[in-house]
Amino acid sequence: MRRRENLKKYDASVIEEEILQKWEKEKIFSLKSKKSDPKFYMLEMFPYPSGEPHMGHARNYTIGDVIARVMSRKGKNVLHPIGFDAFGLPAENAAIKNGIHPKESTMSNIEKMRTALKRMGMSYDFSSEIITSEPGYYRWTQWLFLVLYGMGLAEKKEAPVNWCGSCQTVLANEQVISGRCERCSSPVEKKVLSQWFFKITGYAQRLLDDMEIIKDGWPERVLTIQRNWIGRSEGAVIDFSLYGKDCKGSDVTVPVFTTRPDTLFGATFFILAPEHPLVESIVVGDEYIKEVSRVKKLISGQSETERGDAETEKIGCFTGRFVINPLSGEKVPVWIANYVLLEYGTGAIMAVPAHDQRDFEFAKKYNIPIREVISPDGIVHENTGSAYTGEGFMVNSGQFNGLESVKGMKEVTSLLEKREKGRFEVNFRLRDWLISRQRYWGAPIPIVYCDRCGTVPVPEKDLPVLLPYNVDFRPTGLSPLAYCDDFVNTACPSCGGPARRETDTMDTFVCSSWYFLRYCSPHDDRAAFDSAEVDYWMPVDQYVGGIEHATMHLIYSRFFTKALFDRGLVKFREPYNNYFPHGVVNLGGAKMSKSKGNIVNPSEIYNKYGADTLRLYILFMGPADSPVDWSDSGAEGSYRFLGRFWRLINDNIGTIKKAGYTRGTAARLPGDREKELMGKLHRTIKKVTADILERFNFNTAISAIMELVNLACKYRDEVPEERKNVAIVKEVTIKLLLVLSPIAPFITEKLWMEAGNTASIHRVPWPDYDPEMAKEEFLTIVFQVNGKLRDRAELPADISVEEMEKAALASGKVKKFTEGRKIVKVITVPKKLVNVVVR
RNA sequence: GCGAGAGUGGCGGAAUUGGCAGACGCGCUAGACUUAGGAUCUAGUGGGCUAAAACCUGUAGGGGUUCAAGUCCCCUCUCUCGCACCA
Repeated sequence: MRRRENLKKYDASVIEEEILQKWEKEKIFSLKSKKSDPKFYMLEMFPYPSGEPHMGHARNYTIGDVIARVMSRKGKNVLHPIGFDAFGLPAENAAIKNGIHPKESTMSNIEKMRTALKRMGMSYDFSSEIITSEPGYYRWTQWLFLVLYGMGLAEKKEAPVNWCGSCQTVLANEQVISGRCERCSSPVEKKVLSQWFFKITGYAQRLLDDMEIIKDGWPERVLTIQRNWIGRSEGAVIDFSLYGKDCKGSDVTVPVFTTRPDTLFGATFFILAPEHPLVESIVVGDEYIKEVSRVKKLISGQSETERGDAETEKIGCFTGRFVINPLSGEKVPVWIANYVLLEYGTGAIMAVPAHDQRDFEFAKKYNIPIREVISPDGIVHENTGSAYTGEGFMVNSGQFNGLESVKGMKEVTSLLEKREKGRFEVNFRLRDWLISRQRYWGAPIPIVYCDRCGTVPVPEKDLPVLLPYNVDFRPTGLSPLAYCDDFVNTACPSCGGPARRETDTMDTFVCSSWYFLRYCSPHDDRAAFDSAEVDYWMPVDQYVGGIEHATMHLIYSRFFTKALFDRGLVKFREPYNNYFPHGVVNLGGAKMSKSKGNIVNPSEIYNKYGADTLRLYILFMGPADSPVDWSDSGAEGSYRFLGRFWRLINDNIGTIKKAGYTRGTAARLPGDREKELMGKLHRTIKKVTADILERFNFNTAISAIMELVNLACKYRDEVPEERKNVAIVKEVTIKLLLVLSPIAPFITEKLWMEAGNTASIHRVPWPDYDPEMAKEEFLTIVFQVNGKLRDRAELPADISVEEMEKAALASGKVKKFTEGRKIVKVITVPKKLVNVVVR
């Protein structure tokens, strides 16, 4: 065995500390080069500063960092910024609990996070950091609110909204996960409140259409999630008019949305959502008033979750009133039912029990007639056990009888249109984005209410509307700002009279809907962003972050970008050309969580093994887009690899240095071992480059590097020192350092210095591979008989098909299986195999 | 229920275009060095049958296409994710 009495042990913490200081001194965190270089905007979703970064952050930021570093080394001018999504509930909740002001805790958390990110070797330009809770940032968030307000895209309206009783605030639809609060998991209730909304629904179609622009750079599954969320459905709105002269609203029409206008003749009843405003006014007679209010109470007693569950029993009652079917003229009874939702469509439906399972169940329960109007075979059937929801031929439908249902949809709607009783319509599931929050730690909505002038936007020159510092921020259901007289009372910007400020703050997703623009000119105090800079850098070339934001941040920021495009403020319609969703990091098969106590923090790992080990292992664990399970012994394996790498490079440096003054060794002609090593080196460079930049397969890139290290170790150990080809040892050593440097920036920098370099390795261009060198001289060719592997041979890579065949047929092992049988044919795949088919 | 994706050794995973299944790593076994080893190095490691070789078998299960299937097609099962009484 070799002796290494002079070799320093791989001591990650000493090395990394030294290198950090060197970087700090040389200020080389930023990857920006010059504007004439092609730009590359590498962005990772910025973190909420919760304290120490967690493993998910480490994974997210390591992936981004590696891509950014490789791109920079490939000659790109790289913008790789970091900042903090610093407004939000946790800081405020913590403040309520322990009395520390959200600003203090946020700032101290940011400090911790910044330090940790640096410690992990992230190549951020820390001088352009942004913090969304700083007035210098939220001033422009408020400005953008006013831009949207000016475009008519911000609107205060009364609507049933999601209320989280635990967080004491309203939530956007996207923040309700199966009836529960996205943040605290407590059940969400419905409340009717007047709140600020951004009219994202007006952009629903464009959010769908513009997927065309990004479809090559986004995973299909993310677009699918967004498509489902937007939930476009085509159909018709049909007006039913209320029947009855004894009521003042006899000319009232009630529109319904349906995707199946072809089933109109099968509408045997009609349902209003219990909360539908019409319910109050149409119900007459003590008997009905009593019954309806009893059922309404019953339904409102059901929680959102319960009512939203398809398993929940359908309940409802007859209102005593009727509507008129606009085509058949039939009198149709009006019911209320828990399964009809006020928020979707028009809050009313025509119920077609024969062709809708829900209506079917309801009709069965309450003995409402079921009438078949679509028949798969055109023949009228009696009593089916369930609703038929497929296509077919129209029956029981007057003049439409015999028509195919698909055509019927169009023809029925056209007729309705002609009679002004309906029209084609597209409906979306997407709701407007509720941005008001009744909480303190957010950007104040820059609006003033004046008795004389009404709702008045705060003039641009008066921004920012500062968040007051001294506030009692205990949640009461009203914004804490409402109790802050100095804040609330103001002068109307329009008439100068007394006025009150809006006291709600903005959803933090507003802050993160434009931060990618701010990064382009982070210190600009004259504008939200500098157009020239934005024109240069945007759109983001590669975005990395968790897929859990598919229907939130990723939709909101797409919407924002489109609004700004319409306003002429930006020249692009989509903010992120490419998006890569990384997978989560679990522990013991479950999500890491404080409450379960199954947490491994990045700091534990970098304190014990160093940041290089953390980075290497987190990438090596598995494909970057799938969930992975943390394993301590796996991390140790990565540490061992770095130790082996350390010894190899040190030994090689020794070999190179020694050869420097014992002339002659360098000129040795390459033999088989050298050719093998060089071939492997160049194939490795090729694979690592493609795996990182094209496939995001960091795990296979690393395994390729490991293979090369294994081979280089063999060369070191098995070839006597005096017979080594030093030129080749040198090339392998340098390029190994280069390909590992984006992944393990510390150890490679240290070894680079040991090898006698003074400039940072992170400024050295990415190595190209030589296609000639990467070629294999010999290939293992597989010989099969009837598709079964029987033999293999090392054959020259350029061997002809005929010679391959000849070699295969000459193989003893092949002969053994072909003997006495008839060779039907021989299939030869160049560079791969020969398959002899016998009978 | 609808939509999307996945299922490969003891474990994480690899196999990029249908062409050597299990790269790389963890774990394990044996050995070397050693006062010691939880450092390092060497060898082995899907299962079966073996002294060994040879051979057979093997990618959730079943069927199919093909000279050839982890990969393509059909059915079944399981898991993950998204949406979910959306009219």
